[in-house]
Amino acid sequence: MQYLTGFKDIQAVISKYSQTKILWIDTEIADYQTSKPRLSLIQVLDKPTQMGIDAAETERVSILDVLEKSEIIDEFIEKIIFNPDIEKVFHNASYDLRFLGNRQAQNVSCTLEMAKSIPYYLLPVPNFKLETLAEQLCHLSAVDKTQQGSDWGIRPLSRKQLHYAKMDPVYLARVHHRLLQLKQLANPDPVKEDLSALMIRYRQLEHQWKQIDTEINHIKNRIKAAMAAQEVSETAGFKLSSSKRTTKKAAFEQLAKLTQTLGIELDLPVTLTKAVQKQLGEAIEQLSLEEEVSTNWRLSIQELEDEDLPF
DNA sequence: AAGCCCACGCGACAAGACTA
DNA sequence: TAGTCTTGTCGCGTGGGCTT
Repeated sequence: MQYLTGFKDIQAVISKYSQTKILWIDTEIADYQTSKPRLSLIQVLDKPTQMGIDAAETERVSILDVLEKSEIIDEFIEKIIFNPDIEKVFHNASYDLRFLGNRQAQNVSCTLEMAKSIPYYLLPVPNFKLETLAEQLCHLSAVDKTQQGSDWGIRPLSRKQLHYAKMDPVYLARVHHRLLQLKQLANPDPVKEDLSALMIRYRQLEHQWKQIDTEINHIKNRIKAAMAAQEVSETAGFKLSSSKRTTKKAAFEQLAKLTQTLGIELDLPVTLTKAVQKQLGEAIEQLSLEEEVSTNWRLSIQELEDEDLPF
């Protein structure tokens, strides 16, 4: 790890990184709970090794101390964040980007978004914190998050803080690597799919799924009814709440007249249902219609006879 | 605490398939 | 032909997760 505080050193490293294809980046923010949060550190990792958290990998991390160095931050944003040729990987990118150029950022990947897009059965984790993904997806143990909320505005930073700061991009890169694998698994080419294998798998799951699905809905409804009947609104993670909504409706003719007399512009499309179309008849030609054709593919699945069950 | 983003539940609809 | 079933969509509000 190199911990850089000097302008020249940081500039040199920025210019080095501006030549790479992909960077794994994390930040630490001071005074995050106030209205004036300050960017404290930018941690950057390039080209991590594939296997193991070895010294070589963690030593690659650069920690850029940018507290109160807005010119340097701007330079980082200009040369790295706005550069579309460099892929920048963050966990929860929208948070870090608030301090790094916001929406103007180019070529950004977010491991949080990636993780959320993968179906639960492929990534069965209780949440998508970086810590959890590092531990459960990459089997890294002893992920220490105790420094996360520490004071990043003080100097000098403690050894613990710097250690924490350098580990995050390492975890990030490992998580990112595994997520790319899962993403491939989750997005097979439809042309190359093994249809019969898929259908067998479907039949295998169908039976179990029906049992579980019906039971879970049944239990939900019973809990709902029981909580209502016993006047329990909250218990052990179950909360019963009700909400009201009012929908207002008016006769179309009345609405049309009213808006005309009041001169209110109501420019909204009205769906002409089959019934309305029929009532209009030929007169429909007088309207300038906006037609939308969509094709929906429907999968209908026949019940299997008992003897055909593949299990 | 702040800000962003998304999943979820829900009601209301639409419309094709099916059925008597 | 009318009614039912199934599937899908939409908007809206809520609630929760993620980062420091």
